[in-house]
Formats: sequence, C-alpha cells, structure tokens
Amino acid sequence: MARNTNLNLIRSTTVVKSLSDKDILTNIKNGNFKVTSYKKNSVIHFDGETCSKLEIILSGKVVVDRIDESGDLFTISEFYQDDILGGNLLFSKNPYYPMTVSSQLPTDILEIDREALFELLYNNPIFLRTYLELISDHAFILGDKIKHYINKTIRESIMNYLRYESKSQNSNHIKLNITKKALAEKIGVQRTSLSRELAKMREDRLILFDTDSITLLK
Amino acid sequence: MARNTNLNLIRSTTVVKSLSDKDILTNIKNGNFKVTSYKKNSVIHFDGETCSKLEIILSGKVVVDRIDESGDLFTISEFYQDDILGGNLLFSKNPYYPMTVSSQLPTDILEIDREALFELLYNNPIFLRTYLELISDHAFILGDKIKHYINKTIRESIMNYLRYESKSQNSNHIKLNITKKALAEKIGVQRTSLSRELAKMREDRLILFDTDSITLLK
DNA sequence: AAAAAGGTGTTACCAACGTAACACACGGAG
DNA sequence: CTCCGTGTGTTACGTTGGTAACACCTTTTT
Repeated sequence: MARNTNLNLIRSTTVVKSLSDKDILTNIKNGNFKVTSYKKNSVIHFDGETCSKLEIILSGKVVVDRIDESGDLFTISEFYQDDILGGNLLFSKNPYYPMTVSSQLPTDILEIDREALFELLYNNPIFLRTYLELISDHAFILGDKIKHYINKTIRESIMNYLRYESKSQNSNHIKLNITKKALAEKIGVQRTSLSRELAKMREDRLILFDTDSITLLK
Repeated sequence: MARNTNLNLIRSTTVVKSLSDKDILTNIKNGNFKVTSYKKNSVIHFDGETCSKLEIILSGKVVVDRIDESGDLFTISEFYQDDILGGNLLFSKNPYYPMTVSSQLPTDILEIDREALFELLYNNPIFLRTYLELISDHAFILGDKIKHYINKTIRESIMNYLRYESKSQNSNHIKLNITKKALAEKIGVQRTSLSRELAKMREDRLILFDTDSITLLK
C-alpha cells in the first residue's frame, strides 16, 4: 500500500479525523503513530498479551475468537475498517487482551502509543470527546453481546430478535432481511435447532412464519 | 445520612479523589454533583432508559439483573461502594442502559452530570487518567464476563476456574477458598450439576478432589 | 446434649438442543 | 433443459445439565 494512500486512510478514520494535519504528521514522524500490516489469518494479539497501544483498523477484517475444549473455533466479534481495538482496555491496571485477536483478511492497522494517545486526549477536547464516544459505543456493543449470550433458550433468543425487529420495523409482521441460516448464526445456534424451535413456536401459537417473514402473534 | 459524612464519602471515592476540594464544593453547590438515596430493592434504571450521568456508589449494593421468559430473575453483576455505573455508556451515541439496574440494599449514589464530567476530564489530566483507568477496568470485567458466559459446558467453566486458580496459587493442588456451593454460583450452574461434573472429571482422571481442595492432574 | 441450619455427594428423571441424515425448492451455469 | 450449489424443513438419536428428593456431615444455636 502506497505511503500517501495510508496517510489519507489515517486521516479519514473517526478517531484521527479531529486532529490537525500537523499533529498527525508529527506523531507519524516520531513513531507514535505506526502502521502495521498483517497477512490473512495472522494472530494480532494472543489471549493474555499486554495491551499497550490503541489500534485502528485501516483496512481488512479482524476477528476475536475463542477455541473450546474440543478445539472448535468460534467467532465472538468482527471488526472492520475504522473500528478500534484495545480502546477499552488500554488504561486498565490489567491491560490484558482477554481473547485472541486475529486478522481474517489482509489487514492494515494504525497503532497509537498509549502515552501519545493520552497526550492527545488531554490537549484536545474534541478528540477526547470523539474517543470517549467511540469507546462508549464499543462498551455498549459488549453489553449487548452479554445480554445476548445470556439468553439461555433458543426461544428467548428468537423472541429477543423478533421484539427488536418488530419495534424497528414498527409492525408485528417482520420481514426477514437475512436468511434463516444467517439468523441461526446470528443468535448462535444450529440452523436445524432454529427451524425446530420456530415450528414449536408456531404450534404454541406464538408466531406464524414462511420463508422470508415471521409474524408475532402475542 | 449526615451531610458531612456524605462529603467525606464523596471525597474518598476513587473517581473524585483527584479533584480539589474547591472543585468538589463548587460542583455540589451548582447541582452538578448530586446525591440520591435508594431504599432496598428499588429500581435505579430500567432496561432501555437513557444514561445521562455518571453514578458512583457511596454506600450500599447495586445489582444488574435480568428476568427470563419464565419470570426467573438472575443476577449478572454486583456493584459496591466506590464502583461506578454508566461510565462506559455515558458518551455513547446510544446511551441506553442495556439491563435493569437496582439496589439490593439501601444505597447512596453520587450522580455527576455528563457535561460537568466532561469539563472535569479535559481540565484535569490526573482526573482524566483515573477515569480512563476506571472505565477500562470496568470494560475488562465485562470482557471477562463474556468470556465466562461463552463457556458452554460446565467442564469448560470448571477448567477455566481451575487453570486460573492454579496459576494464581502457583500449584496444581488448588485450595478452594470458597464453598462448592459458592463456586457453583460463581460459574453459574446448579450445585448438584457441579458435583456431578466433578465426579465425572475424577472418573476421567482429570482431577482429584475433596471437600476443600481440587488437584489438577493434567 | 439435642436440635436446627447449611454444605456436600448421589441419583432418577426430563427438557433443551447439537448432530447427522434426508427430502425438497429455487436460482444460476453449463 | 439439466446440473449443481445453497437455503430450507423434518426427524431420530445422544449429550448436557437443570430439578427434585434423599442421606450424610459439620457447625451453630439453644
């Protein structure tokens, strides 16, 4: 990737956008901003590694996953261009990545040193605000994730999804904009189990459904 | 609670500690810092409510819980004196509490208005640093929680706990400092199920155990 | 010392759900 | 048009783990 393409990319990220070109260039020159490239399927951070910089994805795709006892790998979260990594951990007293972070595609990442970041934060209220917003949004997603993993029965997960969609589509008749297969993946269950549970819910007169829509009856 | 007891409590919290008395008193006077008391078992925030202030627990106990389809209530997280609430959400573009927050004991809470907080943050680097540390620690705990809820089998949860304890006690012979009942609660399963799984793991020659210790064999 | 309370281990029973295998429908490629 | 890939619905089977009931033990209360 050409050097100035990178510069444009860097400048266009949400985090950096509120900085002056001078700030950006100074930080690049003295090594506080650094771009690292990863090949497809490289580990970026191991579980337990210390987190000492903020990372911003310039291009590519990054996933957080875990491997269970039987060796099955399973993806918890995906990050794309403009997403940040480590922002929520960075200033913790135990700044350890809690899970393995790796690139699923060729990925370019901008790294910002912790202390340099701190300097920028307290010298630039707009930058501070942006940063706080970003990590807050991040934490919100985390919270949502927990809420999601806490649903124990498939039916609960389905109802959760349906209620949300029903609100956002403002109708009890919910148009599925994704395939059932994708829905199953989204709520983290087998497709067949989803299928079975939907059938049961129809028996219980909770819903009606066809290939691309579901109607909430209660 | 007497007014000056409160002031001492406020002054002694991690967040506020790095502020000058003058800052504290000014903010109290103009209403940016406000103390609210809750009786035992009151709802502090409903699921979905907008979060517009940072809250610091001065005394009491606060829990985050959820109610499942069958009406069972189940606690996700507990907070005590000096813990903060909402810190990770506050500056999000969708600052909604993702779950119900309530007091489990009589509780006093210091509320700090978002904009007042922001003022303090960008005017006081030590305060900023402290705040970032706090919310980072918080996010770390969140991440850990996810990691925990993601363990699907009881055996995985147990092994997770044992490996952690084994490291921190620096021995394969792990002294249980809590009862098995408490351990079961900690990893979120029935006591009997824990008991059964421990027995199975012994059969599988993974562990040995007695009433107050467990030995990891692999 | 007797009684009450709470932790522990065990087991029969059952609901939830992942696995695997099969049938069918649809849309694009040859 | 046929063939293949992919999404979909169904079902038999097995595993995991929650429920409930009971026995045993230790500690605390009276």
